[in-house]
Amino acid sequence: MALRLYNTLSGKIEDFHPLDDNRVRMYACGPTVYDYGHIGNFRTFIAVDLLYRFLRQSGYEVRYVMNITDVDDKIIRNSAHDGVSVQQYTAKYIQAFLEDSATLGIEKPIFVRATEHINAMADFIAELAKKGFAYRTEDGSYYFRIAKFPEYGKLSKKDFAGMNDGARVDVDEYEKDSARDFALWKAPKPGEASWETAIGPGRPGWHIECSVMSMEELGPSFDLHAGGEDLIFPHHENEIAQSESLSGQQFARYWFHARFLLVEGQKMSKSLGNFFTIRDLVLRGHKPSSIRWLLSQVPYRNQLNFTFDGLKSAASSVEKLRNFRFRLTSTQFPAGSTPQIAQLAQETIDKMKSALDDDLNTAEAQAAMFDMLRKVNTVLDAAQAGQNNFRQEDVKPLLGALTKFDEIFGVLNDDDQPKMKAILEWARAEGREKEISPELLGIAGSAQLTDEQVNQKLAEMEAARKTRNFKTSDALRAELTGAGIIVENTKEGVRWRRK
RNA sequence: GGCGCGGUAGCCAAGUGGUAAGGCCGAGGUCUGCAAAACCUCUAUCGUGAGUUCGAUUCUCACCCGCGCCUCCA
Repeated sequence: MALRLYNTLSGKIEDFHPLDDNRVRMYACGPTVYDYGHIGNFRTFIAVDLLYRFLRQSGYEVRYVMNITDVDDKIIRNSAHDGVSVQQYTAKYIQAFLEDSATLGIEKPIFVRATEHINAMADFIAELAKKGFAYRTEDGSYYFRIAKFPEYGKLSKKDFAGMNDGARVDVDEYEKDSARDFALWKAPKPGEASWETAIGPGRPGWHIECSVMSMEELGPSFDLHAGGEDLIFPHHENEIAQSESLSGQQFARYWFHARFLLVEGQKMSKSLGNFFTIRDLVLRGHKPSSIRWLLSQVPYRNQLNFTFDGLKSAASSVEKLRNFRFRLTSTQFPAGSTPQIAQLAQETIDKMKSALDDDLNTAEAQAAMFDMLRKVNTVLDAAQAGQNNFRQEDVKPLLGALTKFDEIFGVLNDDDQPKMKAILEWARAEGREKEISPELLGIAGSAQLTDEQVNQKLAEMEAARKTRNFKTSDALRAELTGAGIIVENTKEGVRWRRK
């Protein structure tokens, strides 16, 4: 079995084969940094992250480039409003985006920024003009001539042949040859950011940056191009038109689009009050791992309903996984091995792989892992009850399966607390104290006990329990629980973890 | 209007032409000084109607409902 992916270009699920042996070149449309990223943005970025991780796990060498759009209408408008430069304005949100990505365990791509490729864009446009695909208007703007690119519409499956251009020309677009023609370059306007280039002053249109930067980083023809479904038209359609007109070659071969999510069953929008950034959710006390889990639970092409119940459910699921690993690693089992366990681990790995091979069916991959969990827990329960059917060497293959699982899903490592603490401090620095929930304070805000301190308390507690001084032991347990320490007393002895 | 996606248990959500994964929550049970963890049992006539078929949740059609794109929203 090999990877099969839905390709928006063909509208079908296809076998995935990179152009160059086992090297994959992929490009993802990243954020426009005019505000903090919201969960919808991050659904897409996590979907691409899962793809990237799985490609590498499958043995591909992946060159993964993501752009950051650091100049556009909104940025120009907002920075002007704040009275700062475009650079100053975007620096804050670029930083926030990098932080949020790290918070969600998203692996780092190679980042490219629009404003660092302005001259290359101008050259690209000049070349298009030379070939007759672009034209300059009186004010110094450049447009792409769609009539010159007959395949226009092939990605979004739109048929522009029968459209009457003239009928839809807006008054302010009178300079364009055709209403469908899109801007490659916008002539400067007073007070707006502008760059001096070979084609004159101005700023780039939205689509040109991705054509220029992706081709620069990955070549004129590369394997994968990803983004949110809203980008199919016009953004990606226009990228294809620009790029293929210039190079005469196929631009991206596979187009990967993540579907929009719903929030509490409704489209996310500021007016509905269901618009959340990652930071909003953490301030409410939700763990980054819960957010990541919820966003990766539903296969990327399906509508995902993001709910607060779902967030709680995700937290329980993650905890179940972590508990399982804890159970395996915190106990010394009798020496030896059980062949069935190794076999179960391998079957689980195989099932995860075939699930993910099938257009990244994350739900099925997760189900395979939970099946393994249940079966092994059953055996461990029996072992605890005296049956000698789980051996120390069984741990290794099971941990191996968990590791493979987590190479994709990335939730096992319990680093929620420091991440939440960082956001807590950010909120205080930003003057957003009143948004800090008791839940967040409970997890991230209280003074932490060191391992030594915990072990000290634990020793006291065990001593009390041995002499059946339960009043003392219960008090100690309560104290530890209050500090976010969960103590488990099992037949094999006492063990603890942080909540 | 054009193009596309979906409606599966209280919630989230896979999947298949032969009577439905997984997670969460709830109820009962096992274990247990308490707690935690875990396990077991219970909870779905798969939007509605019709058709194709030996047999459909899975294919076809119609209808109802939700959602997306149709010029800068991931």
